[in-house]
Amino acid sequence: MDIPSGDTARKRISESTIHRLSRYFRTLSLLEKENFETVSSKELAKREKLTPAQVRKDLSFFGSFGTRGLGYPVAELKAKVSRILGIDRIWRVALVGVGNIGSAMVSYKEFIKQGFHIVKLFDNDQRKIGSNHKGIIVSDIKNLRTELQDDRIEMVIVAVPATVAQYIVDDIVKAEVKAILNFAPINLKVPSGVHVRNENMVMELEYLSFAMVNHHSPKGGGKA
Amino acid sequence: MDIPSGDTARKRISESTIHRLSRYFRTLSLLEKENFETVSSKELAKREKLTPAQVRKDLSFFGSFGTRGLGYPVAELKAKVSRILGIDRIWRVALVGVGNIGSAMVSYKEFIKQGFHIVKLFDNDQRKIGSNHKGIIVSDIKNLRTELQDDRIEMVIVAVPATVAQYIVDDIVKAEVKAILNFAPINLKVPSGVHVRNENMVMELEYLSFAMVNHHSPKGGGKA
DNA sequence: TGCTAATTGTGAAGCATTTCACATGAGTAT
DNA sequence: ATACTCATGTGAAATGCTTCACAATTAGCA
Ligand SMILES: NC(=O)c1ccc[n+]([C@@H]2O[C@H](COP(=O)([O-])OP(=O)(O)OC[C@H]3O[C@@H](n4cnc5c(N)ncnc54)[C@H](O)[C@@H]3O)[C@@H](O)[C@H]2O)c1
Ligand SMILES: NC(=O)c1ccc[n+]([C@@H]2O[C@H](COP(=O)([O-])OP(=O)(O)OC[C@H]3O[C@@H](n4cnc5c(N)ncnc54)[C@H](O)[C@@H]3O)[C@@H](O)[C@H]2O)c1
Repeated sequence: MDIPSGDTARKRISESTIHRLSRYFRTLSLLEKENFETVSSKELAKREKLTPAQVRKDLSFFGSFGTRGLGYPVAELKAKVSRILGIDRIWRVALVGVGNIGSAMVSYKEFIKQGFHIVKLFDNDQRKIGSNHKGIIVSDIKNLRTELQDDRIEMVIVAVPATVAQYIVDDIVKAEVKAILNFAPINLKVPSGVHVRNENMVMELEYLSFAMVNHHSPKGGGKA
Repeated sequence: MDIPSGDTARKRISESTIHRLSRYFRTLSLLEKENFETVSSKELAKREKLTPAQVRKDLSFFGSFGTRGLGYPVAELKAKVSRILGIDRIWRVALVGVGNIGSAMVSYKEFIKQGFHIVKLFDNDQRKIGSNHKGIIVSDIKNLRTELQDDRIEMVIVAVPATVAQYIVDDIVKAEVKAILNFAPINLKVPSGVHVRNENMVMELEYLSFAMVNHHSPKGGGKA
């Protein structure tokens, strides 16, 4: 779904296109640092190992940002893409489960850079509650729902054991949060309208395992 | 690519199919614990939010494992799927970069459970080299290439800063390792025959951001 | 001011993946 | 035995995604 320049006639945008937009954004940031004024679909494609047609088609879903004969203005396109992705703003993010992976995320600088600000932490471990992680005091999980609402949290990262993840998520949903990034290796149930993305490292290792055993190179050369 | 029962006539298997196999494997493990003897494509589909036809088609690429009228034998199918994925064995894995995310991975129990054994750690920080993490002594990055080879490492997890990731990967490639799980947010260059999977959490948050801004529900309901 | 070279934007073609629909086979009960 | 039910396995249809190919447009230059 999106707006091809005006405001009506939304198209359905594929998951792959959205992921490629993220990649374009990252590459455009680099190009900007390298002082490129413009970039062609050919150059962008080369850097991302895609076809120029793919790049142009992806962008064309959202409008026409280029100049024929010249290419795309780097800074401007970057701004447009960030607008499309919704990262031309700050997102207030909470994290539940300040364990191994949770602590790593709190220290992750790329999040802040891209406007994802982790502003609340939750845990149920008495030793962790009240402690300070990167300037944030860990809250008691008991207050999850009310604090998510009071602090107008828009996204939650779930990094608790799989056994409790669904309960936590039920509470997150009650707090009217509509976006969840989940690290627990389970299929979460959420009502429609709530977006869930799963980060599953075991699945990626299994993919590598399959590829090795089968001498496999899938179309597109795999996830980039 | 794979063997549909016999040995010749390999088909090209899509990335999505492989990922779904991982999910079937996880669900079959649960079904086994719940003492199911058999499972239908319908039940499997329900648990994974897929269509029964999708489940049957995925499995049919590799052979016919079910019984008409009955369904699939859980334990047997699980064994078959683990065979297909190549996880009916131990994989020797090394990890480079024992920092925030690297340390988290070393403690991650699911890896061992699925046969991915992290047996070597590397870093360039003098304070970390020689220290003990979960029973593994951190090696000096200087010895990366030789130690990877001497220890017959088959997969490497890369968890170093993006600025040095490519150099590290060049060395990993020289050590003839053919599978890399990369956490650095860059496009790694590797020769063909070397498999790379990227784990990029920022991209997943960006996807959520897009979904929120666009009130988006893509086909399939997103990544499960 | 018109010509050339470059590169976009986009229908249409070409592939790939998913879903449909049904013949087929296996178990069960009478 | 026979009939009945259930659920697989699979061609074929439908849908979705990527690539092609070219008209349209712009910058640069003579
Ligand atoms: N460690 C990894 O590298 C890794 C990688 C991928 C996925 N994961 C997944 O991430 C999740 C966390 O893994 P981890 O290794 O960080 O585990 P962990 O045990 O180190 O951390 C879990 C944290 O959650 C807290 N917790 C437990 N129950 C809670 C509850 N009811 N409410 C609030 N907090 C609660 C614990 O106190 C702990 O701080 C697991 O689901 C795991 O499968 C971990
Ligand atoms: N922290 C996160 O949650 C997170 C999430 C996703 C991706 N990442 C990515 O993972 C990578 C590591 O992130 P981090 O947060 O763990 O950083 P970190 O600084 O905590 O860890 C990096 C580790 O790599 C080591 N290192 C640096 N240069 C090295 C070299 N040349 N050879 C060997 N080791 C070297 C450092 O000593 C350190 O131990 C980064 O690329 C980051 O973008 C991090």
